[in-house]
Amino acid sequence: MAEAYDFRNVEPKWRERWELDATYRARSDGRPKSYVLEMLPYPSGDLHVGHAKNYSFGDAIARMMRMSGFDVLHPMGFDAFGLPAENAAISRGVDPASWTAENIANMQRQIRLMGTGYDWSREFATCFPDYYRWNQWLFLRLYERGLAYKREAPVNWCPHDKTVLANEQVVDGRCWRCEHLVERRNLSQWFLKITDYADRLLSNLDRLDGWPERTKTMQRNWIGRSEGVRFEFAVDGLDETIAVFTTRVDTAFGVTFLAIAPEHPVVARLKTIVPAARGDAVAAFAERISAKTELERTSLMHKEGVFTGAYAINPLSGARVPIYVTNYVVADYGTGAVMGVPAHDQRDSEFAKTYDLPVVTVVAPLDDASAPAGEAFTDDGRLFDSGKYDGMTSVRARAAMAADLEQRGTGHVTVTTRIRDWLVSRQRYWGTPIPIVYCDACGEVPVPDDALPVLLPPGAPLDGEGAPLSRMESFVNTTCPRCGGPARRETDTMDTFFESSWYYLRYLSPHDTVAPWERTDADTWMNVDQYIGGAEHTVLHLLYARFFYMFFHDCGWVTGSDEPFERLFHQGMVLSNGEKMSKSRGNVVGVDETASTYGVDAMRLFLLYVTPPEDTAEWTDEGISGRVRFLNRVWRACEPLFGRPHAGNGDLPAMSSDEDRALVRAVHIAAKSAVDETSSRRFHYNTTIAKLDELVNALTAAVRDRLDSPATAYAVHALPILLAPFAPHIAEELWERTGHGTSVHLERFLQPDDRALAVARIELVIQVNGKVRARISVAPDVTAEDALALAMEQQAVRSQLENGTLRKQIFVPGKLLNLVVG
RNA sequence: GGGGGAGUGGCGAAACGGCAGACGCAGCCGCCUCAAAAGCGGCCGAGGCAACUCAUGUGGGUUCGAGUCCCACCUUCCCUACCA
Repeated sequence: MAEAYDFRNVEPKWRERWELDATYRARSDGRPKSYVLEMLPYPSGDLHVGHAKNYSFGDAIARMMRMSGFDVLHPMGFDAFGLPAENAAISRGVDPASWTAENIANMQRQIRLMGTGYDWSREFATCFPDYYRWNQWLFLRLYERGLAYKREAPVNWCPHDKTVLANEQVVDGRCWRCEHLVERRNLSQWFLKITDYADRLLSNLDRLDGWPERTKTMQRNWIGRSEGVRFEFAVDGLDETIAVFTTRVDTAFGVTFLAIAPEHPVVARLKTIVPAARGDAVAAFAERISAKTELERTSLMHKEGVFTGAYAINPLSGARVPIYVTNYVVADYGTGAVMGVPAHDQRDSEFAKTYDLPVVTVVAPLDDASAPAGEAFTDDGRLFDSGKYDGMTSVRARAAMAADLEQRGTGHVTVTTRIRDWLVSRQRYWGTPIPIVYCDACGEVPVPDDALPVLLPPGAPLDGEGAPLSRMESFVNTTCPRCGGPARRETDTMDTFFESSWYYLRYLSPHDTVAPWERTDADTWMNVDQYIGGAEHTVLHLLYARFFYMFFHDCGWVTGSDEPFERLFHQGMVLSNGEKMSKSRGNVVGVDETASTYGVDAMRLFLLYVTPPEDTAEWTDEGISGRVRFLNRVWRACEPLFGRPHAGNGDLPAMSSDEDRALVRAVHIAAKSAVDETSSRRFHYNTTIAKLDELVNALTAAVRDRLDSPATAYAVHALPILLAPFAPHIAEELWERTGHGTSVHLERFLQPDDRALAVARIELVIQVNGKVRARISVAPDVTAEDALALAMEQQAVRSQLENGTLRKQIFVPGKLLNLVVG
């Protein structure tokens, strides 16, 4: 009775060996490099098979690259600052540092359990001072260049997490993490000037050929660049102007009101020139709207407003129009004021209808097109009732009006972006302290480089009340680095997206104590050749990281491209019972349980096999059972040849039968699939594993029927190499059992050989008018003439030809012959 | 409202514009077994006795030939949104 494949002993054995031998360490040995990176994980709880899919996939790519002759950098670390640790501290009184350390230890164990080939010598966690001191160092460099600044601004405040949030972190008006409704508050906060890079963040996208189109589109939409004209309305009876931004200056003669945001600074000034009662009504309205949450303000809101009592003068038409404070104009986009054109803007139209404001049409459709009844005509057209611009098309009028405004000094062509500066302050404990000191004499003073890191002090009061660091006198009180006098430390910490915006560089010089990374190391390893991570990071992390890298590039700290990620791949998630896995649903399939029940290789194979990597997969126990069967078949097929001398130099074996040729061909078909899927960056290893299924099916028959054939031995010796990227443990065991003393993972992958892939006879498809009527067996290089002659011998073809005469023939060599009959 | 995907057997899925459904799961039949499991072998879109016909969400189009390309629509998923 054959010995069954004993994954329970084989798998741990090899994991220990790889660790001992540092099998997966990057060598820097002069071979071409490949940097394969999976997004830095947060160390939370236990890994489930969704995580496992991500690691199996990234690992397969790294292994394929390594076996293709590349010096592969495949590192792993931990994004270890953040709220879960702090919340655990608040609710259970545990220390965030030890809570995080325990989670990291468990996660390391599970990632190793999966047999992943990481270079652990480069590992770090972002919560350790030797990492976050470089956060502070980078913050100071941004500060020096005016890219980090503090200002008072209306910000997103999460009442549950008790901290501010960046715009990107507000999802549907709710906190991206805890999903509580976000409020607006005016607070003084640290920002990073990502808007300075908006144009480049946008235009570089065109060069990112290795990025998914949808990801680039989403970033474009987020940056939200729009070109238009900014010009000023004078307030009647006040030495004040209100600037508006519009992409449709051609509709300016249709302006019948001015709409401004409740937070617009001019609101207070207007109060001085209108009756007190009106001013109070405006103030009350503004206060009511401002207090609403982001969600209440933006979703399905009815357009409301109140007349301020003041009027503004349209600089183009000279018209005097009423100024309204409205809820549909947002303060922090454009100028916070909008010219109201009910005839040609749908929102203005709705507002005008509610408040009975006049509708003045000034653009006529160019053709028969017109807006549906009751809706504004928002397309370009031809102008009328627009003074000297009458008769111009919208396009010409925009240029002419912009030029006139510019000449008069009341307006200019400009670009507005939707993206805001990145708010990086957090009123929380478990993060990088912002290295700034406030001195009564010197003001805002940066902490000098040689005083870094500003250590996160242990023992902060973690009870959910207020910013923890601000309540630690021992932390707050310090001396001014400039004058030596008493000073107070900044008590905000950094958004954790700060550290994940540059971590891929730290892997290159992980133990460096004089710089976050060495430029020579960056020259060696950057860019990241293949970046792998979830699509949920499309806007947040991937935009911030690109911004940082452009900054580093401008500083000369990295050379070459100013984009860090050459190619990007979003892997799909794993569902269980049709739903996303979560503890509350009780449908989590854990890595530990799965590994001990089925084995790691079976789990990895299933996750790569069940769907293409970018698709959402559904976990099934039946599915993984199929992969367990596959591995047992592999083992049984190879076992009879254990101990026999291996095939040697890799030449093709002697093949004395069609079965032998088919078997060797199956080996090379599988090899070709793996190589093609990797080099094309399609990574559909599900099809490669299907080819391995076919190979093992053929091999099972060969071992039964032709055990002594050289082709059978050849296939058995090729199989571990083909399996290595996908099922690393069994591959290594088979490699050893078939007489090798080295690691299969450092071998060269099998190169597909055209001689092995060639076939003696092919089936040529014979079509009549595009429908298959016969299949004939011919030599692969059969000529059109010979094929036609053979086709004519087919009864099914001849009977079709009786219906008419042969008008044309399409011959695709090696594939088909299509006879067009009419 | 704007943007981007996706619709193929009972299920997951394959398919450089060229044999639709590879491979796997489930199911059915056989061999093996006292029996079961495992394993091995076979069948497995629909209709028809058959030659054949019909089948990749729906309807058009391009082509010798369309799951694949183009247009419109339906369904569905994701992202985004008073952005002026």
